[in-house]
Amino acid sequence: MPELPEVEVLVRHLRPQLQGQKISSVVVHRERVLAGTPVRKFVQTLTGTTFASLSRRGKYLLFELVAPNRAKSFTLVGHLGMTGRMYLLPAKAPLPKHAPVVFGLGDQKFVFEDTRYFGRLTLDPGAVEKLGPEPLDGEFTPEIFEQALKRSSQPIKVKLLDQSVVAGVGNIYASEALFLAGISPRIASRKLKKPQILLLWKAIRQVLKAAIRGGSTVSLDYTGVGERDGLFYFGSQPGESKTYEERLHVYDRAGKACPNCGSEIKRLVQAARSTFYCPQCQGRGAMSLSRREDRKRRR
DNA sequence: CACCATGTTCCTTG
DNA sequence: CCAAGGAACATGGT
Repeated sequence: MPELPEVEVLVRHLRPQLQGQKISSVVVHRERVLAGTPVRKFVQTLTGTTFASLSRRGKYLLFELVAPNRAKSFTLVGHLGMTGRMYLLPAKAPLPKHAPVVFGLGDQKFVFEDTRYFGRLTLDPGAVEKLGPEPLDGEFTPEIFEQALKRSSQPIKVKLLDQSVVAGVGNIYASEALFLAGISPRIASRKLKKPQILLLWKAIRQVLKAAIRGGSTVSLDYTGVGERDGLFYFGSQPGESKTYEERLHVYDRAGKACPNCGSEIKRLVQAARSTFYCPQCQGRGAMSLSRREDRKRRR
């Protein structure tokens, strides 16, 4: 369940559950997810420590742990990959089929489930250090964004997936942000003019915030027991009305009508990933976002 | 069997 | 050294 909004909602959900919990045991079922940390070191370092706090950086979860003597604290870095989930279960509950790492917490256990094993739990902070600015923080300014785009010939959609440009945008929200900004996913990053960069900068933040808002209001099943799987961005549940802002407008909607102009949403492949867009709203001569907003207000 | 999937890293090429 | 493109990783759904 992996882009910035989903990770943010998960972090908020887990924080109160983990705070103060002591790790009594560590079981690693798939060494690969430790990303280079040797199993022995991982188990030795974590056993007996206590969860002090939990935060997020881009799509990464940062677990702050303190040693038994409270002398030193350190960070356990988590990433959900494509299919990762994290949740608590009763100690005696059966484990899911793919659970690369499980922490015993007394009468409960903290499970890292990941069918595809693309996720990570590691003591290596390397990946986090390479991340670009946090999109919802002050460090991500239009000027910084412009600097990051100005020398690249890559299509803007591909550039938005580059975590050193801005941390946390993934395949879904890259398409969504470009749609909201009325910008073609194919345009070379360096070709974007200042006004467009500002529109895109705003759109990224707006799309991520709306998704966090939407995700926070949906009742999620993080335990993995029910049918709900925590993928809150896919459609709304029966009886749950989402605002226009909180729905996906183009992602996975190829062949359907653009919610803005009614023309057909298209899919294209860039850097081996699907991109969804409205050729009308995001083509040459497309009406700008501000123009669309003006129109909406008049109705 | 084919193709698709919310992500990142490594290798090659220029 | 850097930028960019593509394969690899691994499992499951349609």
